[in-house]
Amino acid sequence: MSSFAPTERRLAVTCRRQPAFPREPAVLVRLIKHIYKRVHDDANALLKPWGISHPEYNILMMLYGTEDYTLHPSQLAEAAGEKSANITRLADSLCDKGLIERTASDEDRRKVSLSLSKAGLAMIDDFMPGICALLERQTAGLEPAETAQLERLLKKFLDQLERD
Amino acid sequence: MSSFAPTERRLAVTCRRQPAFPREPAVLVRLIKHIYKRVHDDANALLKPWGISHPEYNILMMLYGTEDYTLHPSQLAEAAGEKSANITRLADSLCDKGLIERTASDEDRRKVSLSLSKAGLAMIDDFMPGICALLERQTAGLEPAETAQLERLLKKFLDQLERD
DNA sequence: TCCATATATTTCATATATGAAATACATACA
DNA sequence: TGTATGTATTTCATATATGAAATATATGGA
Repeated sequence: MSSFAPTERRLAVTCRRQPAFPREPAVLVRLIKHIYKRVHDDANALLKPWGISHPEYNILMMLYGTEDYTLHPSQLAEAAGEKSANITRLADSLCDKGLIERTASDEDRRKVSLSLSKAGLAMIDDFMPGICALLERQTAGLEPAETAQLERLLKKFLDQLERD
Repeated sequence: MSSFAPTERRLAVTCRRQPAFPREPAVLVRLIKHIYKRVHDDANALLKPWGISHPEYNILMMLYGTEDYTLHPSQLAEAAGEKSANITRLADSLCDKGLIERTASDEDRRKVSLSLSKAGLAMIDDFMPGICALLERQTAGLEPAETAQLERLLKKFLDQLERD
């Protein structure tokens, strides 16, 4: 029996008490929250030996996924889904660890460029096998067709959320 | 064009650079994160006039979904996906606001019971229309069949995550 | 040029969350 | 009974995240 069963029971009680309460949307939101927390905790645990957190990992991977390994803080905020104030703090921490480098832009002097350092690149190569294994394991319960379907539906969900 | 497109491009670059990197699982995880953050922010914004946060709202709703409006901190931690230390803090805050009540259990004196107060119940009735509207709006992009499908797939995903 | 307005980033005070240790009680069983 | 072990909750130090204000630069007219 799934650990989500108690949540279902609570939603049933809530719907009985509040007939207007939309069960389906609420289920989705609660599932998303539970999944996110779990994924976040798993990643933090895996990354602990490297001395970085899941949000820090995300910053590194956003830079890694960019052709020149470089992004501005505002792009990084958008990419990683973090607030800009938080990007500053995360970038400080990653700079201190020597994993990224901060340079001033001369095309627009308001801007700062954050790029992956040699050490950052090396760290990614180092934890990558573990990350790949974790990602595979986390989705091992889904058939390829289901994964594709889930991707499609989540995108549609996100699109709607962003339609203000 | 979806705001998720840049993420897709970054994943493509990452896959080119790390052939073992499993694209599909990574897409899912990034989608989940983006959706969660958005849902969290939306809820916080909506609840601000009532002076409570999204996690506090979740605590109230877990109690509301229980027959006798009462749970122990450990059950609440499980239900709301929060660490127990955080439950103590959230419960403190909700007690201060008079929305829940803390009583000692006499069946097991290690336990504490947290129950919704009259004021907590009244607050739920008060913000409920806004919450219902928000939930409806957030999922307005999905057909009923898609919502059901998404629920099924997310449950399967969560089940796998919890299989250690 | 000067000014108004907009954008990019950081600072700072505050809010929120966590792990690990501490406390208190329960349970099992020698 | 006494003691070992396990469970429930809280405390506390620390880590993490946020909004709002501050700083610096850019841009587009008057």
